[in-house]
Formats: sequence, C-alpha cells, structure tokens
Amino acid sequence: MAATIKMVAELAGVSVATVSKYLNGGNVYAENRIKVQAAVDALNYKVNEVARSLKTNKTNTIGILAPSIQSIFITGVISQIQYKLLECGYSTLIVDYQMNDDLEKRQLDILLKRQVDGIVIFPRENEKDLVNTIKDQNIPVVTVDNMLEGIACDAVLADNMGGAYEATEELIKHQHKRIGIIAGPAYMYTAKERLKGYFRAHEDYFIGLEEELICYGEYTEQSGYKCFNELMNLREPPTAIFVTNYHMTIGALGAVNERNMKLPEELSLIAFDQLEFASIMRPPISVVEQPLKQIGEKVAEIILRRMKEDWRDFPHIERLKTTLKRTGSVAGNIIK
Amino acid sequence: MAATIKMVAELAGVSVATVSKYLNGGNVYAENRIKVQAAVDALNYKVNEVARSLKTNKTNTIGILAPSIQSIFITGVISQIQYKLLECGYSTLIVDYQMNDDLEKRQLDILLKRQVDGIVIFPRENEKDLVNTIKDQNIPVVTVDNMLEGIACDAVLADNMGGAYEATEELIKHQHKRIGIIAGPAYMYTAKERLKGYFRAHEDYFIGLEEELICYGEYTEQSGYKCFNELMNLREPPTAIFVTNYHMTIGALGAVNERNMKLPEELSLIAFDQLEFASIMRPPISVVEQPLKQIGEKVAEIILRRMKEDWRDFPHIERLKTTLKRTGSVAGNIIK
DNA sequence: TTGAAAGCGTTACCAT
DNA sequence: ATGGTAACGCTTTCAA
Repeated sequence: MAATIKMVAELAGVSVATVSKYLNGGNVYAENRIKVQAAVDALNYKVNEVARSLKTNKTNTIGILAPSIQSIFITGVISQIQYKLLECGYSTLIVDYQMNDDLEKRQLDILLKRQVDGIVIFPRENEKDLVNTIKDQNIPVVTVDNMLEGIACDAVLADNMGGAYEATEELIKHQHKRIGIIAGPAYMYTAKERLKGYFRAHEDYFIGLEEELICYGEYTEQSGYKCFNELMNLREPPTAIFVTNYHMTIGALGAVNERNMKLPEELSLIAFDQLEFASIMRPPISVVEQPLKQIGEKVAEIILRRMKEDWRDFPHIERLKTTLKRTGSVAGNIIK
Repeated sequence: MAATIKMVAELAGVSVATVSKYLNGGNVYAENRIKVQAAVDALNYKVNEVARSLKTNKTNTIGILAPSIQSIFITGVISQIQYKLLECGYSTLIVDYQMNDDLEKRQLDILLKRQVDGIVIFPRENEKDLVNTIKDQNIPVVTVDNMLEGIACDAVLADNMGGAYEATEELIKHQHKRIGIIAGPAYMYTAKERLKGYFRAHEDYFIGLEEELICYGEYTEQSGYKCFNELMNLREPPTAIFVTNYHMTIGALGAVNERNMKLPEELSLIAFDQLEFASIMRPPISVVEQPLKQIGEKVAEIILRRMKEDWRDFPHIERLKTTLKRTGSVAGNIIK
C-alpha cells in the first residue's frame, strides 16, 4: 500500500496542509521542513498525480496522436517533443491510430477522457472535425507535418516546397531535363507542397513540365515500386527521378535493383525524408532531410506557450528548412 | 467547461448513482437508460478518467520504459503492445530514457506517480534495482529483449541464441570456416546469447573457435564500422561475418562500401535484427529477423494476466523464434 | 506559518 | 432499481 499525504502528515506530526505546502514549495518552518522530509523518506512517499490532477484540473500531460509510431520521421519528432516537455514537467501520452479513421476517433476520445492539457496531432488529411472537437474543449492543439486548410490551428512542418525545389534544382543543375517525380497522394498537403517545389524549379529554369513525368503514389513502398516502373516504361523515360518520401524510395530502389540499373550512370535519383540507410547504399542516395529535432522543439515550444494562455501569434505556421545531402546518386555535368 | 456526471444526472432527472450505474453497465430501467443517454448526448459528456482512477485505484494505463523510441525493434514491439492492450481498454504511457541512467530513474518515478497499473521495461543492463522498486509496489512488470539475471521477473525476448546459431550455421553450410562475429557488449544478455549461438554452431560442426575472429562492439554504428575494419585487417581475414544488430550492420556496410568490397564474392555477410533496407541492398542482405509482433503480443498477454492477479506460471520466460531470410549476401558451395 | 475543511468527479455501499 | 452519501488523495481557502 502506497503512502499518502495523510500518512506523511501523521508521521511528521503536522497537518496535511503543511505537507502539501512543503511539497509544493510553500513557506514552511525550517523545523517542519525537516520533519516532513524525514517522513517522506521513511515512507518512500510519492505524490499521487491522479489525485493532484483531479484537484488542480491539470494533468501535466499532453497527448500525441500519430498515425503510426513505426516511422522514423514520427518517432524522431516525438522523441524530441517528449524531451523538451519533460524539462517543463510534462509527460506525453502517445497514441497510435494505425492509419485507421475509427481508431483515430477512439484514441482521441481516450486522450480527452484522460484530460490531457494539450494535444499534438500528426494528421493525414481529414481531421478537421477532430481538431475542431479539441478546440471546442479549449484544449490547445498543434498539428505537425500537415496543414489543415480552412482551419485556424498552429502547425509545424518542414519547408516541403523549399526542399522539393532544392532537390529538383539539384537535378536540373546536373543538366537533367526530363525529371520524373514520384509524388504523394494529391490530397495531402505535404505532397502538394513537394510537387509545387518541383513545378517552381521547372519554371525558374525554363524547363517545360511533362504530365507523363508526374506519377502519384500513396506514400507506400508498393506505390513507389509501381510508379518507378511506370516512369521507366515511358517511351522516353526520365533521366532523373525525385522520390518524395521514405517508403516510396524503398519501393523505387527495389525496382532499380530488379531492373539491374546502375545509379547514377543510367539514372539519377534523389529522395525526400530521413533515410538511415542512404549513406550505405552504393552509391549513397542523395536526400533532402527534414529537420526532425527542430520540428519537435518548435512543437513543444508552441504547445507550452498555448497552455500558458499565450495566444499572441495564433495561428502560428512554422516551416523549417530542410537539408540537401549531396552524395553519389546524382550524375551529369554540373552547370552554373 | 466539460460536463460532469452531476450535470448529466440533473438533466436526466435521476441521481448520479444511477448515471454511474448506467455508464458502467449496471441494471437501470429502460426508461432511465433513455433519459440518461439523451443527457449524455446533449451535454457531450465524457467520463473523467482521472476522477474514476482516483476512486477505483486503477488507471487502466500501463507504462512502457524504453531506452529510445527511435529503433524499429522497439517501436515495432511497442506498437503491437499498444494495439493489444487497447483492445482490453488499457492505454500506454510510453517514456523514453535516451539511454541515460538518471533520466531512466526520473521516468520510472513519473510512471509510478501516475499510478500505472503495470510496467513494461526494455532494460539495458543494470536495472535490477529499478525492477525491484517496481515489484515492491506490487506493480506487475515484464522485461523485454533482455533478462535480468538473479531476479524473478517475466521476460519476453527473441530466441537470440537460436537465431545466432542459425545465422552461423548458414555460413558454415556455405563452406565458411573463418567466420567473424561483430558481437554486442559483453555485459548484455542478448549479446551473450547471440555469441553463444555462434559458439554452439562452431562446436556442432567441429570448427575451432578463433579468438581474433570475435570482435565486441557496442551495438552502435561506429563500433560496427570499427569492428568490421578490425576483422578485415587481420592477417588472415574472415571469409564471412555475422553482425549481431541493426546499428552495427549499418556501420559494417559503410566499411564494406569504403573498402569497395563486393558482397558476397569477397565476403559473405549476415545480419541480426530488423533491416528495412535489407531487401533493397545490392545484394540484399541475409538477415535473422526478430518476431516483433509476437513479442509485443506476448508481452501484452503476460502483463494483462498479471494485472488480473494470475501468477500461475511466474516467472515466465518466453523466447520467440527468429526467422532467417536467405538472400544474396552469403556465398559459397552449399554443403548439407 | 499553520491546520480544518471544502471540494475536484467518480464509484460503491447501503438503505429504500 | 434507485438515490444519498462517504470516500479516493490531493490542493487551496480562510480563519487563527
């Protein structure tokens, strides 16, 4: 049976109120401080956060609603959020909805029932209702890696357009004119932004866009594989391909192997996302990396501010710079 | 302001006791059921789990204490645990101690203060004290991917010895006689077991062990790189290498590239762990995979049983079979 | 500075 | 079946 504040008070010979004040850093006679601390030690007392939460109406917990916890992007960001929040005395309740709409609702419900003080959500597409539900309860919410259009909500994401622009530009500068893109689902904000970066780079360098060079995948390995083959089966295949996320890159590289193609001689390739294995591929894969740490830090910072009722810059949209890692998967003469 | 049970009771014109009974599936007049449900809907009432927990002394939460949530092994297992527990109405509070002893203690403290009903821990080495602390509080605890020796505790892990045996045997069957191993830290249980499998296979096939072929890494990328080079710099280097975890495999493969070596012609290689990229390497890397899902399921099953006070088979040690994926990174004539 | 007591939202006992 | 009420462990107000 765990010790309670009452037991501590009795052992120390003071009132419960005094113990509470001591524990929360209030003014207590030096003499009593010692007695209370002795009792705490003797009983190995630990405050019951459940009771505290009920009384204070604050759980010091923020919920994180993620589509999956098996993606390095997501866990990297979450890990950083956790770390930052921990410093400020907050815990995180992470729930994973396995890309399933129903489960997502249930999981959000759980977070709400547990009275989390704030929510971080990695939306996929249609969670406007969810976000509104949360806002209705006056719970701060920050979205990550996506923007829910037509809704006022803080959001933190990578500069997807900028990153995609940089990737495309890198290919263009290597003299590529026919650049294929394996894009994400047309309804996803990040996918749209990445595509936009690809478009802009073409415009800026006066290269015409070819419809057939744009293939929409589903951010999955299978679709990456399929799109890659579609692009390479064109009458006039691209000389370079930009793959816009991790899983599709795996699929595309599988197809590269199957076709026994040599990178970068036969094809230049550049990817978007965190690729732990990028450096050990032969050749290493050039990649536009997202700033995981900074994203996590920014999310934590914003949600902490909101929980302190600081709404000055609401809604805040933060786009963080990506990093292009140039390695050996892009070939061609460099112009410029 | 969120609705409370009292507000529901008032609106429905019944007592809070009746509402509570209704919510918890007790016997309530059909007429009242309807009235209460109507009030619940009207107010968008959601039970306050914090208050419920205080009263029932159960949080329906289990804590997961992991060294990091950025490893696919760990997140794969956690994801499965979450999923299974969710079905039974439990949530999971995941905390990540970033391989840091102090942080680990703090995080455990948080779990305890939050009154979790059970704890799953991925220990590294010296968490016997921690586990005892938990047991002292009568909180069920299950360890994953490690065995704390000299302590009675449920444990679920891959059959590390069997998997390592199989990997080594695979190499032996391809006529390799000088097989290097990049082992884990000598103090880690899983590392010891994997090494033991390597030893046993040598014994069973009457191949002498060579001290110099055993290199102890730290389960990190850097150490994998370093060990690989040490092995290949031997006067008589191995013809095959068994790398015993994910990170060291990345390091080793980096060294392979740097040396511009051709797998499997110049060296056979086999790895242990989940390697998402194994199949897209050229050649694909043969790998002994851990049964993530089954590990997660088993953990959930055991902790659920313990929380129900079913201690029949305590302490239960479960070793789950690994799977050898044969691909193209092992060469040699096959004997059998 | 201290302590008695109210009350957070819920459950569960017990009388009705 | 229903409802009044005590109790869970804590914080906070207010009087002393």
